[in-house]
Amino acid sequence: MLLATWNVNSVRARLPKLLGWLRKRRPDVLCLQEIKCLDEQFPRAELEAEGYALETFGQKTYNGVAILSRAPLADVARGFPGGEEAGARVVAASVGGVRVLNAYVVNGQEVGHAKYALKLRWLEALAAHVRGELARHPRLALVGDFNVTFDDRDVYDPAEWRERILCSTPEREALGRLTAAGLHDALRKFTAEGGHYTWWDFRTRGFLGNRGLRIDHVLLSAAALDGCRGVEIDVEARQGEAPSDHAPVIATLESPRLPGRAGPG
DNA sequence: ATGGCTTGAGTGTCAAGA
Repeated sequence: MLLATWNVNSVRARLPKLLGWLRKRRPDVLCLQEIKCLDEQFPRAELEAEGYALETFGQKTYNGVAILSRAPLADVARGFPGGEEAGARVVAASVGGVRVLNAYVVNGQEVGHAKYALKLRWLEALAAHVRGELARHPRLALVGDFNVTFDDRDVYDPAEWRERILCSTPEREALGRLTAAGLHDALRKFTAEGGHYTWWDFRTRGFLGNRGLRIDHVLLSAAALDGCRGVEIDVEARQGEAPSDHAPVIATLESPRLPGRAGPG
């Protein structure tokens, strides 16, 4: 199963690009963040025509998340307890034996801002929610735009970004408490090297010099990580006409072994 | 350089992103 996550930065502005990308990469599940529209404004028909079932949790103008899937989505949940004050940022569903949580984490604006305090508070509530979900679903994936780098390997210029928003120690500790709940940074199963980025600033034309950050992540439970065969950041999608400022991240997950089907041995 | 660029809202110019 190909499980992808992409902050599209407006699903309506990105629709031609999104349709082209879906036809090219054919993910089984795609989690979108920053759809920036109400549920009734979501381009449902166009995406269903590509063979996807979908569930949205939108709001006017800002935020908003959606899950697309080639297989039916079950047990859909919009939002989570304690996450209400920050808007439409989490949608979850079960598909292919995996519990998928799609998150758009609060940006925080700058260290010390009221929105920064909200970000830290919101991440704590999410961690508590994830602990409960993990207890019910051994195979779990928490994916999305976390707006936090794990460490300086995820930052093109650590000196410039030192203790700034997306890189501050309290944010990284909050992300650490999320993974301490029982999740693993899937990319780090395959490489310890820095320089793998998922976001580049429009304003500084950061993509041209690969001045980026890795803030979009695929976090997997131990059981899901065991079946993870690769993680790719699709940098090509950040190029071309009218791209999002984020690149998609695609994880390859093996289907779970079914009981009683161990095979010849 | 409190900027640079992009989107949504709404038709002039601001909020928000990260």
